[in-house]
Amino acid sequence: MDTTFPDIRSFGGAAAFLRACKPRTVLGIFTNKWSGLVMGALLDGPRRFNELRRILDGLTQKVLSQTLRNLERDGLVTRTVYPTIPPRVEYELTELGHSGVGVLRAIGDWAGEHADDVIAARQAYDERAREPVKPV
Amino acid sequence: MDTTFPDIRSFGGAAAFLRACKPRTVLGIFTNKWSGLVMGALLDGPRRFNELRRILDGLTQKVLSQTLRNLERDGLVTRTVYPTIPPRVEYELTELGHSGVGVLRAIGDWAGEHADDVIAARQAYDERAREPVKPV
DNA sequence: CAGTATCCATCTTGATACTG
DNA sequence: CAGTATCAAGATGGATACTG
Repeated sequence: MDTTFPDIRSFGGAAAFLRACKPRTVLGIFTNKWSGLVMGALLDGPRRFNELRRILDGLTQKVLSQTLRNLERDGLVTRTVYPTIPPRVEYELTELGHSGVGVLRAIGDWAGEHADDVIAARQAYDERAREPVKPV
Repeated sequence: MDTTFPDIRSFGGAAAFLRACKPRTVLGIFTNKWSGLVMGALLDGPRRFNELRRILDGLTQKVLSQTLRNLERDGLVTRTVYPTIPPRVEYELTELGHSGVGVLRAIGDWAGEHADDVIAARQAYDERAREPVKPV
């Protein structure tokens, strides 16, 4: 059986693992609150800044700006400036970005399939915590 | 082509999406810093608390305790107390937990395959940012 | 052994205002 | 239009000490 998933022991502990493991440095892409949503909004093609703001209603300019800059820095999104007046900037998923969406989709699929299980488990746990200990 | 991944528009904006989308409430499992590592440490079978501490060297008791409690609450891990002296507590992945590891593996695989691309993109981006050095 | 309690550092998110 | 700057708040992570 395959038991190598995180394989922390070969790194000498979790702390060392976090430091040494290159893939781990990349995980921020998927743990970020907005990255996935922004990438999803780019699936249909290039989008302008305020276009994204409208689609993703609820993000402040700052957060959208930050998210896009991080995605650009990680090579998941390209930023193209057209030197017109007024300025026109388009964001578009790269190949790498599209492949990343695949992972996002896998996460989303699991969440969709099992959300009810998890929510039920949470309710059961919270109710157990409120009740006194049942005698055996 | 499938373009329905986050499908934010059908929710009326990202803010509403985050509130209404049940799967989204479950994503914390994968965005947590330690959950994946702890679940990985449970792949080989049940583990005791301090056993996990040794495997995951670097976690404090508090963080391990918190992580395990969250995993238990979400139904991914069971906690079994043996009323011996000294106390013996064992943690074990549930079926749901094992299926969650599958997602973690997908994330890890992508990260492993593309970490170098992302790291290279970051370096390129950071170097571009340093170029236009203007004298003060 | 298996935790809790406390206190603090940091990181992320966000509201608001301003700019080329 | 497409951003940046500033400040504040909250979540998260962690070091240390104590307990049944």
